[in-house]
Amino acid sequence: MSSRPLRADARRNRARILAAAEEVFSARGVQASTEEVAAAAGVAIGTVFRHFPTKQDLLAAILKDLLASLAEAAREDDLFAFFTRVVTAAAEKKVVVELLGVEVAGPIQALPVDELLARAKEDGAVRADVALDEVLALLTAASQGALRGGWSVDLRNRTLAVIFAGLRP
Amino acid sequence: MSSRPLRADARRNRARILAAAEEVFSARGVQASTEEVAAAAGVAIGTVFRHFPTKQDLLAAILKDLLASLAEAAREDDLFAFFTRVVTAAAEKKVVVELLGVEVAGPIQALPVDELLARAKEDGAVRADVALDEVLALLTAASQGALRGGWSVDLRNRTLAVIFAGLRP
Amino acid sequence: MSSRPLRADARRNRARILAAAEEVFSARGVQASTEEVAAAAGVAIGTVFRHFPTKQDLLAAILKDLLASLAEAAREDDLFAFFTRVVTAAAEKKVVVELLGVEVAGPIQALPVDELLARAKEDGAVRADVALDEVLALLTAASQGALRGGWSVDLRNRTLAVIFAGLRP
Amino acid sequence: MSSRPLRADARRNRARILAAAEEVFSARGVQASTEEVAAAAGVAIGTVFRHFPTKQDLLAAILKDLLASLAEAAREDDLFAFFTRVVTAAAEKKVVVELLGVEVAGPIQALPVDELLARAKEDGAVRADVALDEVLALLTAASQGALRGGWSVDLRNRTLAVIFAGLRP
DNA sequence: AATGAATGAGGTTTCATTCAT
DNA sequence: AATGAATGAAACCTCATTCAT
Repeated sequence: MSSRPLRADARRNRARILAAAEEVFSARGVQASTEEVAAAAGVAIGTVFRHFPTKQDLLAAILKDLLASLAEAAREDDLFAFFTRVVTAAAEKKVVVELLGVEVAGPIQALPVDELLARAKEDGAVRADVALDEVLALLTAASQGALRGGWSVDLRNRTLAVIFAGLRP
Repeated sequence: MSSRPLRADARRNRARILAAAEEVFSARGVQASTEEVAAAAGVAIGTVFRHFPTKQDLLAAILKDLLASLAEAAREDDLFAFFTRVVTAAAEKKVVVELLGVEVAGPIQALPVDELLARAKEDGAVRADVALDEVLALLTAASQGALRGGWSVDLRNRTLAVIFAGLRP
Repeated sequence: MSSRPLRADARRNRARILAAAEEVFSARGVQASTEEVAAAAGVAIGTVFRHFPTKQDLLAAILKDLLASLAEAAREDDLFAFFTRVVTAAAEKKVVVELLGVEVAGPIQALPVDELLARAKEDGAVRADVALDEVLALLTAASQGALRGGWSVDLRNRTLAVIFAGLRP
Repeated sequence: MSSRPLRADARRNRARILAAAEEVFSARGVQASTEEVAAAAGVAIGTVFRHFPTKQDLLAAILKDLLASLAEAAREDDLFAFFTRVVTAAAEKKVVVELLGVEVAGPIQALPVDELLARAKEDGAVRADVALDEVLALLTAASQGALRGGWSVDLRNRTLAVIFAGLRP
């Protein structure tokens, strides 16, 4: 409701909490406790809940942040580069993956994959009959797989190479 | 130490618990409570813990069971059919996916994918330079994706088609 | 659901918890913490919640108990004696009153006031045009008042005397 | 120490907070949060605590206000009319009742019931041997009962009629 | 071997109150 | 004087695990 800009110290704390939460949840999974996040952020537990009334809210905010930074990066990527970037990020941050899963396909739609796909088709890098949802599905799958499977860099590259080969004309 | 053979009723209980656990965890995810499993099995909670000293142990046993039945099925499958079968099973059973992730790459090794891959290469269905770990990685990824992304049957088929295309010569 | 009789130790604990809860809530009001009740009963907090899944449930059980013992007593009372007894009990036990309030008139219906009223009318002790709900209302009011107002024994007697005078032919 | 007169805006705020608090606590009971009161008053939480250092203080101020307005009304009432007025107000405003209880008999003394009682005796409307504390006790009781018991208007009238009958010569 | 009651650490959330801005 | 962010002590409740019966 409040659309008034946050006070400086509040904004600072919000950012610290978000950063701490990303770190904690990335390292230990979403089942890490909110208390732990508060400790990592150096604030009291109540402060976390003032900013994010629910653990859900906190998780959603993190995801939004991460997707935004990925979307930002997408501007200079082609589809395959972007794909690799997302999967790499996923492998490093448990949260991304866990949240992409939880929110079921919704949030990843926020990424500008459609444009990248269109461009890739124009450039002849991807078959014309490949649909957007397939690409998103592959992206989700590879992201999940990279984290859960604990892929090495080498394995990740080879695995993505297979997927990319499957997308090419 | 003593691996004395179980009493008949104990063996029966073990099986009932395992079946109930598979059902419960598949339907509601690994965070379902052990008590719920006990109720579904029609035994008391203590009995569950006598057979599986830890929730972890119970989950591991389920996974082992499920993988065994998949391996059994593999005998009559070719690589692609098997791949599809695993992904389908994963999408239907939360546990499989959640556990494939947790146990990080270990359990899936139990599947006889190497033989299927070798045969597929002989038949010219898969490129010679595709390594086993790539296939397992793709299998994990697709399984995770199918559940977390909530793929429809149609989407699953199209997504797998891309992966298979990437594997072909 | 379980209609199986409780194990002996469980029944013992249930009774201890109930007794402790009555004492604690009577002394400190319903806002006393469940943890405090557990401590007073000499059990762990989990035990309280096993028997009474919700604080509400615990409070309801207490009320039921108290009303039952009052109803038991009613057998040998006439209406005015019973009235006095209830008000006296209320003044001594915060819970009764607080709960009579919360559950809004419902539970008090459980008391066999109708029979006492009928008998009182027959005996000519109460006017024929007095309705049951008025008597219950007066009973509730006097109970609440006795507790909240901290009536002395003398004041209680005089106050009830006025009410009884109002009920007489 | 300094009882320096309040600044104009401060006096205005005090009044707004009091009005908001009355509304909020009357509607939702004393367990409504102070923050809610602040929001209803359109001030920040800190302002509430500057004017009323404690939630207790705020509640006391409300009660004082309400009793004052009831006392004001008493000028034109006879005892029975006043009695009815108080009970009606109590039934509509959770606070009154909740606070009459908490402050145990104290605040209600602020009402000019003694004069009304004296006049009623002179007029022969009330027995000469009825004492002030009995009337206050009945008033408290009926007020508590009306709210906690959820009396309808009809029931309230009949119940008060019994009490009044008990007071008459 | 089975039962199921008991344990108790830990999780999320609320809210009166304080204090820097 | 006002603001509103921060505090932190509870509160209620869950659940894996233990252990007396």
